[in-house]
Amino acid sequence: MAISKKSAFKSDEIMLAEFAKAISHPARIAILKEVAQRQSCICGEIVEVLPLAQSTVSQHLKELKEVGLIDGTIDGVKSCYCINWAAFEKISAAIKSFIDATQCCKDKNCCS
Amino acid sequence: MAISKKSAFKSDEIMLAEFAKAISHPARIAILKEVAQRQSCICGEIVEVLPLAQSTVSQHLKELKEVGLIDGTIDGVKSCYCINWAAFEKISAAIKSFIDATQCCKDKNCCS
DNA sequence: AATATTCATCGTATATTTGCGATATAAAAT
DNA sequence: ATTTTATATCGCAAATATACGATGAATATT
Repeated sequence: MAISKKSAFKSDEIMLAEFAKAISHPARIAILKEVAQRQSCICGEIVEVLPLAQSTVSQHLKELKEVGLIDGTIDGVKSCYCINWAAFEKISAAIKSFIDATQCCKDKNCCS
Repeated sequence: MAISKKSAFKSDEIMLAEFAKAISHPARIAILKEVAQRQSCICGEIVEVLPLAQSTVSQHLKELKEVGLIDGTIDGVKSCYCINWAAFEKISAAIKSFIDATQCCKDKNCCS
């Protein structure tokens, strides 16, 4: 791809794009759902639900962790993943604000 | 990646992931903003605003078109891109519903 | 008719993502 | 102490994404 031009954009656009990328794979959406719904959210149980190998799930979990959407604490042998609600809310606010800002234009006679 | 496992997931998760992928690049976010705000939304003007070559912008426009987020009509020499509001609303509703459904779990004692 | 303009598409290079098996690590169970 | 269990990480292969120049197609201008 030669050199990435992503950094040439506005920081809020970059941030939004990064979050969107985090949920741009059905596996990560499914993982977020599972982690949010479970009382105890252990990686192994997620693996059972998903049609993916354990190493692949672990990798998706890592990506979600890197964007800050989930926290993972190692609790003895098992690890416990949880939604980071502060990050989740920050990020969903950014998305909603993008959606709302775009929809504001709807009533203008753009391209009518 | 060997073979994509995406189709092994639920259709609403796939749909959401596809939209997220569509806005997972700052260039496409910037394009959506421009197209929404402009009265006349011609590709050339978008190219002037973005730090990308014309062919690259055209490619991003194509991707947005493929997910259905924008419509493009060829109008003589120039082409006119517009937000497909029906698709945009369907998609933003899906996102908001995902966010809200996830946040519902916030008060449960998941992982305390 | 020749040229210029606008945009799409093709080909190509490189980067990133996805997926998995194999292996590593570390605690728990035997 | 050895084995089992749960998870992370490494290394590889294949797929996709990103970016651009070159070229093509189609209309507008001269």
